[in-house]
Amino acid sequence: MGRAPCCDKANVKKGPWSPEEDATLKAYIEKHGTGGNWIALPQKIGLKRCGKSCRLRWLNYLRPNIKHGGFSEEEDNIICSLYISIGSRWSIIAAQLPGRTDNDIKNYWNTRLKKKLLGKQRKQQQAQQSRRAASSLKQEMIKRSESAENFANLPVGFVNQNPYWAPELPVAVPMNSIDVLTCTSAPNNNIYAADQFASTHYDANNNGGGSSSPTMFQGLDDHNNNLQADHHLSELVVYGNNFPHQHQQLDGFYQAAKTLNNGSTGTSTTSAESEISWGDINSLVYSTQMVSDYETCQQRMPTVHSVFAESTYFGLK
DNA sequence: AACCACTCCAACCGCGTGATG
DNA sequence: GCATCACGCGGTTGGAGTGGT
Repeated sequence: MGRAPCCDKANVKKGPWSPEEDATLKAYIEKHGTGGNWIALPQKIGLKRCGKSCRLRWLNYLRPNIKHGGFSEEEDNIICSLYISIGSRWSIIAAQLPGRTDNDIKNYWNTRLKKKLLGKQRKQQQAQQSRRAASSLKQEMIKRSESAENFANLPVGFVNQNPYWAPELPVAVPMNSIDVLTCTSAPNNNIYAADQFASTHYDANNNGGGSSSPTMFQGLDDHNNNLQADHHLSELVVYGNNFPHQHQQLDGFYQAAKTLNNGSTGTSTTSAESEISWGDINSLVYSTQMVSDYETCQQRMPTVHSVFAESTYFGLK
């Protein structure tokens, strides 16, 4: 049996709201409130609208103090920061932006911010590929010249499974119920990408290799094969509150975000910072399962606001 | 002027969840 | 425990607006 419809669809009007309908709904709610029952409300006031439609119209358009369009740069930064932290939880993001609705922010992200960020990502990826091609031969020479002692000091898994990346140690921190993969600026300022880490530390039995927990890379094979870049963004979580010692490592990420939000914002960008791109950030991905329990997430990141505050601290402003 | 492609955003849809009986 | 209902959320759609040819 399918779900029962919320209203008699044959007798409800759909499409754009007329000024008369707006006035009727607004006047009633301002005088009486919603009465806690949106489904019954349209009948009470003689509107041939679905209760859900009334609710949406009120929340997204008629409600007092709603702001439309004209997102400021600061709001851009907040949205980007929170999206990176918690994904497409638009209602939570909207709660941090007074006067903005989740629908507005969602539209703004999908039509503008995402393109803006991904456009910059592509540019930087192209630049990065050029640099990598130019330096690959040099790296190969360096690698071959390294002594056996140097490799002996590295974790066994990296040396055995991924010699190319071995000299550039990742930081991958299992966090009990929520596993978070974070990035670090290695001593040589290279970013270790989750794609590369996952490719050598994930297997079909979900047994993460190296020191990672068993659930750490669940679903990453799907990620590698199927997901698009913007989906990668949605799956990215960065934490900070619970691991203060990671701040320096997170700084690399936030510097990247800052660079992308506004290349000219903040302090001058060093050559090392310019190495970081959304390509790297995109690939710092883990399964959505890892953050499916938002309550748990909140326990580890006590409030969303604190995440933003930390983002601000790391230079997004 | 006419056509087309693209962007933007209001509104819709279906699902998950919690409340209630 | 189960069924039903309403709410809230995120994803998607459709049409108006805009710019290019």
